[in-house]
Amino acid sequence: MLNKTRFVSPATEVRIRQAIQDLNYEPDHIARSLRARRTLTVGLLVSDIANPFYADIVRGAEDVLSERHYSLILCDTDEAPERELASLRLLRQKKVDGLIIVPTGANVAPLYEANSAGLPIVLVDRKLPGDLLDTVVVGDQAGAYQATCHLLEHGHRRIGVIIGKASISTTDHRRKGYEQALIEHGLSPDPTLVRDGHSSIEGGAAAARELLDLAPRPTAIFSTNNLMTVGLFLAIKQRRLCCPKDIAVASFDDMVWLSVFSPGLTTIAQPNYEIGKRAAELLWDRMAGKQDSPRIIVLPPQLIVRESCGHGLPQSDA
Amino acid sequence: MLNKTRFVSPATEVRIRQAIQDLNYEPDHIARSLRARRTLTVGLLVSDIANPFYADIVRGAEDVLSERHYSLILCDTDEAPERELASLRLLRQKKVDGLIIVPTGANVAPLYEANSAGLPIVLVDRKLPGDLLDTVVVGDQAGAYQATCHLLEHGHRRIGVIIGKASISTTDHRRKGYEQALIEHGLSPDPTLVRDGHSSIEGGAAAARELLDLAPRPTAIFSTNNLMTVGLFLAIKQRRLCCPKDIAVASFDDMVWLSVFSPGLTTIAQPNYEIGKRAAELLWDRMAGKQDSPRIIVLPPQLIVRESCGHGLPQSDA
DNA sequence: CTGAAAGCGCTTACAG
DNA sequence: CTGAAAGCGCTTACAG
Repeated sequence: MLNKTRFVSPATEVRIRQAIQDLNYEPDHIARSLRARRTLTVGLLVSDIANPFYADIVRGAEDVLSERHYSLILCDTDEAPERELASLRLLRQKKVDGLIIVPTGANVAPLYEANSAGLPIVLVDRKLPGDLLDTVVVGDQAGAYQATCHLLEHGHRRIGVIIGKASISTTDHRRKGYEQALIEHGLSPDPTLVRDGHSSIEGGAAAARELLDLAPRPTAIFSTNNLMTVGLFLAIKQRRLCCPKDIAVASFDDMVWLSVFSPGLTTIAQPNYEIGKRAAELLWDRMAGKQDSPRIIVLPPQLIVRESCGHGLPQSDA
Repeated sequence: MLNKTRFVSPATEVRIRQAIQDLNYEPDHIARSLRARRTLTVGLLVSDIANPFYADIVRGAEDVLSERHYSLILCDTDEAPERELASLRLLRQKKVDGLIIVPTGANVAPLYEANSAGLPIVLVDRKLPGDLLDTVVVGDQAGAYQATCHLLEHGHRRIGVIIGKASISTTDHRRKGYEQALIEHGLSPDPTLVRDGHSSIEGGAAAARELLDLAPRPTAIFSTNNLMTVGLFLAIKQRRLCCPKDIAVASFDDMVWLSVFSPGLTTIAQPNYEIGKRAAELLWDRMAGKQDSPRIIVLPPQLIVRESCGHGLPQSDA
C-alpha cells in the first residue's frame, strides 16, 4: 500500500509510517519478487572476475544498475561451456530480470532460447553468430589493425602474433586486423608466425616461446590480450631477451599499473568500464520492455603508444 | 517431493521425472526461498571490484560457494559508509543467507545488530573493534614490519611511509609494523615521514610528492597498498626520479603483472584468493548453524624480494 | 507410504 | 477511496 499505487489519506499514512518505525518493519524482497514476478536482480556471467578487464566491466555495470536499485549476481565461467550452461540455468531459476554475459561461444542456442522465453540478455566483449541479442563490443579488428600498423611503421616485417581461444569472436577479429595490416603493407601473412595462446598466461608464454625460438626470430610480437601479454613477457625474460631492444611488443588491453612500469607497454586500450556501463543501459531498456531489433554497439579501441615497440627496428639498435 | 525428503515409489518417480521432462519443468527458486526461508544466496560487499586485490578475494569466495550451490550478490561500497549501510539493508531485505564484507569501519553497530538478528557475517581484510565476528585478515603488522626491515637492512634510515585511510584496521597495523621495525633498529619514528595516501592512486601520488619534495629526501618509501603504489610511481615519474637508483620502494600487495615489468617491485604479497576462500568456508560453517565463538584467522603475508629496493642505499649508487 | 491443505509475505485485482 | 481476499510457486507439517 506504500508503493504509491493509489491515494492514501495523510492520516493513515502517518499511522502506517509510525507502525513501520515501531516495528522496525523491512519489506521482504523475496515475497515481493514472488508476487510481483520481478526480482530487481540481474545476472552477470564473466569468464573470470580476477581478470582486471572483466572486473572493470562488472564495475561499470554495477554502477548503473545499483543506482537503479538492481542487484547483481556474479558468476565466473572460466570459459567452460558447462559452467556457463549451469549458471544460465540457475540464474533463470532464480528469476533474474536480465542477464549480462561474456559468452563462451559454445552455448548459442540456450542463450537464444532463454531470450525468446522472455529473459532480456546483453552480450558483452564477444559477438554471437546471428547478432540476435543486444551486444557491446570493441572494434577488435580495427584495434588489431592499428597495433600491427604501428609495428609495421616502425619497420617491422616479421611480426609474430599470439591469438586467443578459437570460438571467441575477438580472436577472429583481432587476427583479421593483424592480417589486414600486413596485406595492406604488401606482406602476405605467414601461418608460422601465428600461435595460439589460449587466452591465458601459460598459453601465452608457450606461444611466445615458440615464436621467440623461431629462426630467424620475429622482430616484433603482437599479443592479443592482457593475460597472454604477461605470458609473453615471462617468455622474454626466460629467454633472457629484452623488450624493446631484442623484441618489440604491441599488446591488447591496458591497466593503470602498466603506465608506471617499464617497458611502457604500447597497447590497444579498451574502454572496459564503458563496456559494462553501456551493457547495463541496454539491458535496462530491455527490462523496461523495449522491443526494437537487437542493438550492436561497437566501442572504439585506442592505441596507447609507449615504448615497447622501440623507436625503430629493435635489432638495428643493437 | 523430489527433495529427497522421504521415500517415493519407483513407479511414481519415473512418472514424475517424465512429466518434468515433458513440461520442461524448472523449479522456481523464489517460491522455494520464500517457503524454505533460505535463498542459497550470499552477499559480498567489497570496496571496489575493479581493485585486483578485492577481485581475487571475490574469486576465492565464488569458487567455494558456487561449488556448494550458493550464488553471490556483489556490491561495491567505494569505502562510503552510507553505501555500505544501504547495501547491508538491501541484502537483508533480499534475505541473503550470509554476508562476506570488507567493512568500511564506520558501521560497526549495524553489522553486529544484523549478526545478532541471525545473519551470519564474516569480515574480510579488516578487523572490527571487539572481534565479535568471524574474520579473515592478513598479518598486516608483520608484513609491514618485514618490508621495513628489508629497507633498513639495505641501509636506509630515512624511510617515508604512505599510509591508508584512517578507520581501516589495516592502516593502523601496517603503520605499527613500520614503526616497530624502526624502533627495533634504534630509530625513532619521524611524523613528517608518514603521509596519508587515502588508500587511493591520487592520494598516494599526492602523499608521495610531499615525501619526495622533503629536504633531505627520504632514501626509501614504503607504500602500504597497491593503489597508493601506483600513485607513488606516478609521482616518481613526475619528479623525474628513478627507482631504485634515486629512491627505493617497498610495497604492499602483489600481482602477476608486477613480476614481468621493471622495476621488479619488492612487496608484501597477500594470499588474496585464499582470503576469499577461507572467508567462504567460515561463512559456510556459520550458515550450517555452527555456534562457537568468533574465529579470527590471520593469514601470513609474504615478502617478495625483487629489485625496487636496490642492492644498497640508492644514492650511493649514483 | 502418500495425498491434500496450509502458509511463507507480499501485490494485485476485486468488492464495497 | 479503502478493506479484505486471492494467489505467486513452492515446502512443510498433517491426516489418512
